[in-house]
Amino acid sequence: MARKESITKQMILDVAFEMAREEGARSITARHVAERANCSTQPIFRSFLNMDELTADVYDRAVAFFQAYYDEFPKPLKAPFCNLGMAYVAFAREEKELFRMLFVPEKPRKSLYEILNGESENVKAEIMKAREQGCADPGALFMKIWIFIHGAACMAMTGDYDLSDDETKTMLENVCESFL
Amino acid sequence: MARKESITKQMILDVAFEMAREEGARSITARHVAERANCSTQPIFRSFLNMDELTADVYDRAVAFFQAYYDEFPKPLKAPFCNLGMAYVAFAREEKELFRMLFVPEKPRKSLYEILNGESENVKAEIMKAREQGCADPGALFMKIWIFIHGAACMAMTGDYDLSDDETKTMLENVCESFL
DNA sequence: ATATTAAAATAACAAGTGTTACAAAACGGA
DNA sequence: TCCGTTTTGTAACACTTGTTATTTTAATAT
Repeated sequence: MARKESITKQMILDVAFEMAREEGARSITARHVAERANCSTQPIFRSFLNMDELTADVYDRAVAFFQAYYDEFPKPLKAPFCNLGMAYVAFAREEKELFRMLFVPEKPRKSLYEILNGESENVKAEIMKAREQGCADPGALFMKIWIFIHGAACMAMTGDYDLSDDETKTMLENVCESFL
Repeated sequence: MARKESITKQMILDVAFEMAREEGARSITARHVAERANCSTQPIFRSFLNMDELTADVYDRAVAFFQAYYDEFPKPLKAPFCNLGMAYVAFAREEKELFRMLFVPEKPRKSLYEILNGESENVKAEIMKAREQGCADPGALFMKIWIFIHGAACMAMTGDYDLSDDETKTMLENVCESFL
């Protein structure tokens, strides 16, 4: 009957996500995406209503990417929140643009907590762990630890943080200890 | 001899700074600045080589603005770094766009430390204070406190922080205590 | 093979950007 | 008043953006 599609929605989303990852969300423009997908701008607008819709899908994909990153991150530490913290800081260091998009957005999307906790309820699991270890007020501990971790990660994103992973680990455990 | 100038470099800088303060650095465009200054784009390019130069001057002005903000901020707390922290978090809350420009920049300009310490050497003064109060390693204390404060401020900027000033004060003193 | 028909390419429009060429205006000395 | 000089305004250029109209291309049912 008709011609077969050669540029799928998936391909466009892949390209746009990779661009956001490398060059930041602002680099997602119709012509740039088209160029990297080796096509004209038409296939984009066949698959997406407009560029906002594509950008929103890239954002959702970044959320999933972070959650997968966290799930696969090694979790050797016993102190509560420290594994989460290590993963968060490493993500900020390795995926600066995605980190900015998700956690320091110019226009508010999902809250930090919402992304962080995700579907596997990571935060709740850590709070349970704290309670099991005899922490009287895990909520307060979480807040303080989390503020600390977010600070380290934001510095990592902008290049104002130069501790190694090992040093970060030591510091995190240290800080967690202090807060208990 | 010649016509008198009616739109000064100062006026343009004032307008551009106010725009950056209210709407963010990205809102500084030739036509927008001109509109808010009630003139054409010509006076801008008479006073500034190009828009980059204007933007750079706005940035410098934001640095000075922050330093004045800090200098004038009340400093009732005895614990080291806490006054600095209160001012920093309040600045992030009240001047979200300026905070972003200065402390979470997309392209690196001055380092956090450089802006923070400024000409009056605020950080050094706090480190002295810590030493006087018997802190063995003020450098380490500063780093940890500062990461914490930066985290709170970044959350305040994005709206992910909802503690009052009083609660912040209590928490900061609390955290400082923990770290000592 | 050819006709059908969706997909993709081309090309255009409108809006917004920095920047510059040129024309109009206004100030101050003669 | 009028001339010269400088400032300002107007208008344009070149470019980038999103988006859409139109043409071309190619797969497949007949």
